[in-house]
Amino acid sequence: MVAEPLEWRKYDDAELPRVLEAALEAFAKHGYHGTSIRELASTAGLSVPGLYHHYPSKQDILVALLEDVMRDLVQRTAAALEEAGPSPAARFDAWVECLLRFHMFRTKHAFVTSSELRSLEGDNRDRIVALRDELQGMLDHAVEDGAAGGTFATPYPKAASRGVTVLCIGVSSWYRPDGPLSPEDLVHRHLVLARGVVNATE
Amino acid sequence: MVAEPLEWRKYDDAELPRVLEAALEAFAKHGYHGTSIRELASTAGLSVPGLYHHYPSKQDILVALLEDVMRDLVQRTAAALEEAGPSPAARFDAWVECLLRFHMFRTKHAFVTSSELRSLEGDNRDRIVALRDELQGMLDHAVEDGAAGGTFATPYPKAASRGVTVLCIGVSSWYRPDGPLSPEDLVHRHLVLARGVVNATE
Amino acid sequence: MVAEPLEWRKYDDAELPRVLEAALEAFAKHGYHGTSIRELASTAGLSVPGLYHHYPSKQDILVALLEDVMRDLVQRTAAALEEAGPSPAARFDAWVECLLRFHMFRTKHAFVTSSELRSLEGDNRDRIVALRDELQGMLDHAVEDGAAGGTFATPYPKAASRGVTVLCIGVSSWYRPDGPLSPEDLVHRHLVLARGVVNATE
Amino acid sequence: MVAEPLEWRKYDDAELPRVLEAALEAFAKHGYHGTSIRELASTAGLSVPGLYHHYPSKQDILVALLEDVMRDLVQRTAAALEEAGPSPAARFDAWVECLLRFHMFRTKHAFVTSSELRSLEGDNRDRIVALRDELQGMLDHAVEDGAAGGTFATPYPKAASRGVTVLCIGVSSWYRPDGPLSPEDLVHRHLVLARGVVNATE
DNA sequence: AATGAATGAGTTTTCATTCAT
DNA sequence: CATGAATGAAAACTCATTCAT
Repeated sequence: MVAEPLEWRKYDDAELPRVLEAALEAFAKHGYHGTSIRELASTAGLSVPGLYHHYPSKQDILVALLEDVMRDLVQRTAAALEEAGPSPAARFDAWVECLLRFHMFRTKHAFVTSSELRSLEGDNRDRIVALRDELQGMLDHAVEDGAAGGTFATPYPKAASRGVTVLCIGVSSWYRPDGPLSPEDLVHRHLVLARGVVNATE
Repeated sequence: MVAEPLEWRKYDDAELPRVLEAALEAFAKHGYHGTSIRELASTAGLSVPGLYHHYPSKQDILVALLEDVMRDLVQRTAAALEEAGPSPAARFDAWVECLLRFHMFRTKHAFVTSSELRSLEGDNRDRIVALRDELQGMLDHAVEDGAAGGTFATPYPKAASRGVTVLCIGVSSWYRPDGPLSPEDLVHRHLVLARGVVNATE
Repeated sequence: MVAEPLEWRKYDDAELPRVLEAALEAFAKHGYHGTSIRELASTAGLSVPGLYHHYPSKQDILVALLEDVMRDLVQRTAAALEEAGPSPAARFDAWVECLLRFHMFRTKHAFVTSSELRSLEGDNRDRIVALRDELQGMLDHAVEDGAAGGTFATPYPKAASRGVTVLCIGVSSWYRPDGPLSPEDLVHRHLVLARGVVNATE
Repeated sequence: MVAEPLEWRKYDDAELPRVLEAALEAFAKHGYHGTSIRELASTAGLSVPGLYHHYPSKQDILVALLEDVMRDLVQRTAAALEEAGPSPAARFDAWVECLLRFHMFRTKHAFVTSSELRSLEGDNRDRIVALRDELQGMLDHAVEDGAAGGTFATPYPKAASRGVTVLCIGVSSWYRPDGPLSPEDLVHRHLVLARGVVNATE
């Protein structure tokens, strides 16, 4: 019996529990510290103690949200790389497309995950950062392999890798699903730009 | 009498009034809503009423900070473009270098300016966003002109322009002054990457 | 058919229903107001609604506990006096020994009963206080009778009676079953002290 | 220059700061956990944040109160013993009279100090208990010395010493300043009873 | 009796802000 | 400018209690 491969390109509407969905909305709009537990509860359609029945503290809500989001992204990326096979170029494209789509269809998730890292207390922060670094490592490997093997022309694989990441992340700051570009076009164009980054020479 | 041209490459240590410097530090670490006026006052070495002597409210401190930062960046960029002259390629390079340096030497300023936009009340937000858009417009023009005139090969000038911006902004998320790369090297490498973005074709 | 005489010297381990035993423990440690119904339930090995199945409210648990404790003490004292017969000296000794043993083996019961009187609402308090006064009255009579009849030398029977009571109560503040003195020794010593109180003259 | 000797017999009306006076009243009536900070503030004639301006937490109010009370009692007792000189009998009488007066004129202080020990968190409790033990130690020494030197007849100096203490403490449970006995009479009578305790033999 | 979900009213504490000195 | 005292409003969180299953 074979495990179902994850459909990493598919984004449905609500994949988050009600409370986390409310937290996502609120944290994106006003930030963690700018959001009150009352606001959270009423957005989730609960009373305040009702909310505390599900999560023991505001901080735990933030942790659950960020962990959910990061786990989803890591799993999608792993599936994309799996599908891509061993070639650095294919892996590069898969990684970029995966992160692009995530930042197109999970704009708020991505924003909150990066903007509220600082609001994590204790070692919660470290766990989330480790997941982020793991993700970045996947791209780094592909770029370094590709640069070493001649697939990519860049003389600065490390800087290029980071540049590609921020390129993908950046779309979340302006992409709107009702914009003029279709998702497929947008992915295509940014793949071109990203390949430009890892192939740029002096 | 001629106006002194602004030295847009030069970044001194403290160009901000004491209170705003404290606000910068605190807002970067805990966010606007996560920072109390008492914390602000004590970081600034003032008493609470002393702080209110300088600014009428917490919100006004945020506004003053973001305006200061944005005005500085706009002026530097204007100076850089002035110095670059009319050629799209030179203007592109100047803009990129200017934004890069800003995000290297004013990391916290940049981070707070973008992360706390949402904490601005009333029309304060609009004023700051307008400045940001004005800045982006300067690059858009250069890229569009360069694309139209054949200087840049990109078929997607708008997307490329945005990509270049996030490329510059992105360095602030990892650049450290004590890192292995000299500022000059880092600027150089990212200019290469940025040119890769506006020259990428299918 | 004759009623079984109560063995007023015998103290078994658990004579309280599970919930009251838990309440005793918790009220002794944190007080009535410092104890939550959740804590009570979990100490009793019940769910919260399970606890409410047994008692209609937190206040009712306190009432049931204090009534149980006071009823037990009154019955033991009555049995002791019964056994002692009519002589004031014997009645005095019986009363003292009975209250002493109670405060040695029911330390927590005694402490909670006096410390949480104030937490009783409505006329619950009056009922418990009446029982306490009834108890004190039994000793008062013995001392007054003994003083009048020359058995006790004290010129201040009322004050002496009260003094004897607090002497007995006082052992609960430091007696530990694993201490160096056997219960019998301790009873003996305090009987000596108590007799000292009712025989002291100027 | 000679230090003013403390008038350990003199009890004025209000020797406590306003907030602690309010806390005393409230803790005596409803206990620490049964008293809300709102109640405390309004009894003290302050707003809630006004109260927090003076004390950083509810717990700190309790600590300040108990420390104030215990320090006062320890100082009075030390002064009484000082005045009494070296004779065990005189020291015994002084100690007893001092503790008696304290429990007559500081009834609530004494009650709260013993009933709310359990509400002290961390090592606050230990500090207060140490003061209490220090006090008890002063009497223990006098009784042991007196028993060794033949001043007191008791064969159980330790138990007697404890008995005397609870005798003094006990008056606080029923003494009322408007009662039938004058303070001087009451002190006199209880000195007689206390001497009875340390002179009782089999 | 347990479980799980829920709640109005309360808790302690902190907030931004003010004002007299 | 600092100090110290003050406050209405709101923060996060907990309370005793209920009810459907």
